[in-house]
Amino acid sequence: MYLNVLIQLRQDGPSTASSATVGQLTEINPAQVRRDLTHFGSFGRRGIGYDVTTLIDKIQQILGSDHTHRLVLVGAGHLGTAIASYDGLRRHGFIVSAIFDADRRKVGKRIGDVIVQSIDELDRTLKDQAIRIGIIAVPPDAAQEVADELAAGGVRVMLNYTPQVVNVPEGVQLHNTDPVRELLHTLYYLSRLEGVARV
Amino acid sequence: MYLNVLIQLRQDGPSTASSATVGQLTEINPAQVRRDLTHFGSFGRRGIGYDVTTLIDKIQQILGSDHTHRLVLVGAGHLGTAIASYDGLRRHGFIVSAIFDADRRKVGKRIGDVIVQSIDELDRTLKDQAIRIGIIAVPPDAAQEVADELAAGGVRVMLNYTPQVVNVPEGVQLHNTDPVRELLHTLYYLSRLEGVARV
DNA sequence: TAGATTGTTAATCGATTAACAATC
DNA sequence: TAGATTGTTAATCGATTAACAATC
Repeated sequence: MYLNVLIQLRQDGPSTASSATVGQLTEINPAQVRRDLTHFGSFGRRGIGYDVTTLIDKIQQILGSDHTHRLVLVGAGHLGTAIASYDGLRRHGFIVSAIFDADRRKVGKRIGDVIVQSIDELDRTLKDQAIRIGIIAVPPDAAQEVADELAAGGVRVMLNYTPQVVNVPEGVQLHNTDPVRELLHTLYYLSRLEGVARV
Repeated sequence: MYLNVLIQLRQDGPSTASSATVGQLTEINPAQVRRDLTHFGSFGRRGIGYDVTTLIDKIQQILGSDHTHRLVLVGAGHLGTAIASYDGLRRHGFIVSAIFDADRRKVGKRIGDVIVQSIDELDRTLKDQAIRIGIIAVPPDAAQEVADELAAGGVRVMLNYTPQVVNVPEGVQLHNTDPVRELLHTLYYLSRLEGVARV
């Protein structure tokens, strides 16, 4: 969130930002902003605030997005295509190294600079290249199988874009991003809004 | 999360689940599971556990996904197409009522049961139909403009799929789901993992 | 009756925030 | 010097969890 806001500020704002400014844009308490940042170091100047560019650099260092990271994408459907062609990935140093799909008709298709490969080649690719990040954008049924193959191939961090509950071995980080979960969350707020309106 | 896990349990598990079972699958402390549920009512039976089907019903009532909800989708690119054709939406009672895009070439295209309309018709559509949920899947530059139009048209809950920081009027719920944010989050864990490995 | 498991209390733990000295 | 704003302490607040009586 901070990175997003700061990149925005760099474009059109002054070169310096206070915790109050950042707090307003992120809807986070200014004291919280300062505390979050000081957890990693002392980046501001008393009486002045934070230099936007410097702070962006620092946060990128902390996150590790100051250098590039290759990843594999499994699933070349609509979602996979959206992820692969998403410009923001490259802007933050992510390189889609290879794309795999089980569907023969999708193999050979070009997405951005990458040609979709058969899922059968996933194993070998992971052995040849040391890739640590994998994105799962396959039908829910196949999610666990893909996760197993990725883990076996040395992938340490997975982003699961299916609603399927996936089990991974210890030492592997799994992050779930289910679009429906987000919508259901949304819906809960909507119910409450309308509930309030009805009363 | 609970809903996901319970739907999974309904498929292949026994008809009853304890807070320990749910806790294991969600990696949430059993006491937390019980506390979360009792916040909305008393759904379990001492000595027995929770009836899976009943609990699913209750959670769907709480979330509001026990009846259908129409939504509009703005943006018919890869991401929009992925969202619109995602089966899970319908399964949870979401109906993609209309899809809009600014790109003339996409207007008239069919995604699922819906024909993509020109963004110029968004205003009228929102006036004609009382739609409360909007999904923003457009290029970042256009996000704010779309949000403004949605808000003006009576949309109360928005899901923003762009990395753009979007401002909405009071009373409108905005949820951000930036895929890059998720990846950067992931990256932080990866840096830490590798940092530990290096030491 | 014995074992299992909930709902809930009480204790713990951690996160948030107000406040302020330090300092630009 | 006066105003602004950080970094950090101390106080507050809320979330998590252990423990257990209630009860199936």
